[in-house]
Amino acid sequence: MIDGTSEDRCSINVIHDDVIERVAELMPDSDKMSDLSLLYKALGDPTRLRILFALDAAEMCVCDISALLEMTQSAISHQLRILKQARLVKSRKEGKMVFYSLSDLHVAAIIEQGLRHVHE
Amino acid sequence: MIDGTSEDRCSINVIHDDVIERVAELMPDSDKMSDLSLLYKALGDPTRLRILFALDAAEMCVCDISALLEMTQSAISHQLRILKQARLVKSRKEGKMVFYSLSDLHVAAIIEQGLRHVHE
DNA sequence: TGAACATATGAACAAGTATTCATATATTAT
DNA sequence: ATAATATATGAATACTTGTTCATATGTTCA
Repeated sequence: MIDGTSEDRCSINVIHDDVIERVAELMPDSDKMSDLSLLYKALGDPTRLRILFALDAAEMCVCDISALLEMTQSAISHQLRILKQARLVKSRKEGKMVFYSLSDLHVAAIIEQGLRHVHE
Repeated sequence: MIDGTSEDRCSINVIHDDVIERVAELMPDSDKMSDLSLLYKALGDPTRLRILFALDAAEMCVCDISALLEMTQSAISHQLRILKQARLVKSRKEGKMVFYSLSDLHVAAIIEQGLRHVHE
């Protein structure tokens, strides 16, 4: 009952070759999948989410965010770097201070959709 | 220049007390934030995303998913448990096999929105 | 220039995580 | 009951990650 297409990962054999073949074609590119997981990874931390919600309410400098979340400036700065790499926030320099804000409305939409999911 | 409301987290002092106060009131509950981060954490892994995309295309048993993703049954099973705890997938037992599927259309919507974000 | 200060960053450490391996559980068929 | 097999799970391990601490960078003001 073994045919050439079945991978031998499962102890014995693949059960539904037809399903696997059909789904395999629909699967998005593996690179896209990694990119997407990076986005969600960036969202998957309470501190970063709190920062994003704060920035959704107002543009803020690093020191203000530290004060608001009652965390060290260093911790916030590290997290902002991650958020920026994930293109979730952008920054604007004004004198000594750096003001952060959400990079676009799309980010707010993503977060709000997540919240709706949790509310069920 | 120190007033009672300013936390001393920043090296010296809070810059914009008014902003902080206003944003503080708008911040969602800290528990909700943790719940939401758990959701995103569950989405923040390439393997789990691939599983979710596969299940978006068709209900599948564990063995089929292992074959499709070319990973061990054990690894898939562990990840399915995490996805189930996050209420992203549901399962249905049929004889020896367990079939998994997305728990609702909302999950598919979340993933597709994420993909759209990556596509910019 | 030098002091003060807002932010960024590298190293270190503790805590969390994905996979593997071995094995347990549960179902079906003989 | 026993064998076969689909899935689940606990322990171990390698890897990742969030925070802290110390310090560097860059800006303003005297």
